[in-house]
Amino acid sequence: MQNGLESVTTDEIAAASGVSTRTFFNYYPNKEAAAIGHPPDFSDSDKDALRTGTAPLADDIKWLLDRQVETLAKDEAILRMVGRILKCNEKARGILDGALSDQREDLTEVFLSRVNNRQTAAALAQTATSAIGGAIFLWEHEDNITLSAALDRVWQGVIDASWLLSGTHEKDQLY
Amino acid sequence: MQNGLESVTTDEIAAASGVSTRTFFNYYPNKEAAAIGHPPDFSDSDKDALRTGTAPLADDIKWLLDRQVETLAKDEAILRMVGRILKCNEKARGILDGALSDQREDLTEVFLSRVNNRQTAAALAQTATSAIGGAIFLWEHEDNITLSAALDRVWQGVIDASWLLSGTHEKDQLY
DNA sequence: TGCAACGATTGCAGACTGTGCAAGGTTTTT
DNA sequence: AAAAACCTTGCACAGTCTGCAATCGTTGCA
Repeated sequence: MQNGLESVTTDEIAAASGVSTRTFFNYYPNKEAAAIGHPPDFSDSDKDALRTGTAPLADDIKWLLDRQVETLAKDEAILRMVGRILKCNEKARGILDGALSDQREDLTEVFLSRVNNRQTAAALAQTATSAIGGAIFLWEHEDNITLSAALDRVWQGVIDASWLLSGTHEKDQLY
Repeated sequence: MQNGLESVTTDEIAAASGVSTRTFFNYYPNKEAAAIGHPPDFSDSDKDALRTGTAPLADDIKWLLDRQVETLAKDEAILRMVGRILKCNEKARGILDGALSDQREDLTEVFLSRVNNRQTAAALAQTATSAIGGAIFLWEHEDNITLSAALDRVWQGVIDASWLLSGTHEKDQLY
């Protein structure tokens, strides 16, 4: 069972759900979308908090990510299953990618309340959303690490990278 | 013709290519992969240049991206077509996403020659690859802008975002 | 109560993607 | 020339997903 999804037919899924195959496709556009579901959106209140926050931007973003990861951590089993599906199902990856793109656009608009340049906001949104993906990846591949701890590690990498890219102090390069 | 790919069958593609449908699937794993092809890898020499570069990291990365975008710009027609396919074909998106993930991992190893922390390298690779995606997006949506100019705009956003995230000077936040 | 409208569910036929297998043909090697 | 390797093809088949039309239960209203 390399995939787990390819080894199950829609007929079987529908039967197990107690509906006809035709009805299954009335509910879900396709098998993969049904399997991975929709990733949780950033909550409106969290986005508002980010919009109106006054702490340094990095701290407010980290807080948003912590909240999001907290939500994700509630369903570790699902997260792990979805991860396994994504690893070997290209269509599923594309569907998720589309959903995450929407979230990133959404987040870009939020950031526009904090910075006045759209490209900057887009870069921040990209960094933020991919940090979550990176945390999940690390959590999946490292033993005995919580999702939250994984995010901390990833985020520190993001901050260090920003430090290097903003290039304010070449001295760090020296060792 | 909303998609252009869904309105064409593999039978037609194979026939137009002068081979049987069965042979078509010997060459390509599926229709979408055949349509979008494999994105150009970073060239080995460019990666070497990045590994051994001595300029500030941001400058070396920008140079790599410029080179890559230069390559992409050679086939603007293809780029535009692929973009149209990706917009409405989830499976194609997933396939490309997989290929880009591989490139990102590849780039992460390269960055490990410049920074000693894997998470930092991963964040840099993520930033770099997504800047290319962002540039293509901007180029597709803005009239009268070259790919190279789009990258410049996107990259400036990345640098500004890094500036904000590294948080070395809260003064900028003040206005 | 009767009936009409509505949405949800279903079966069925069919188009399409992709794979396994075996047959046939061509090229290369010995 | 014989053998080996390789490429192409046809065929059968499993599986996904859609369009269409029929059915059924519920609700609202006369």
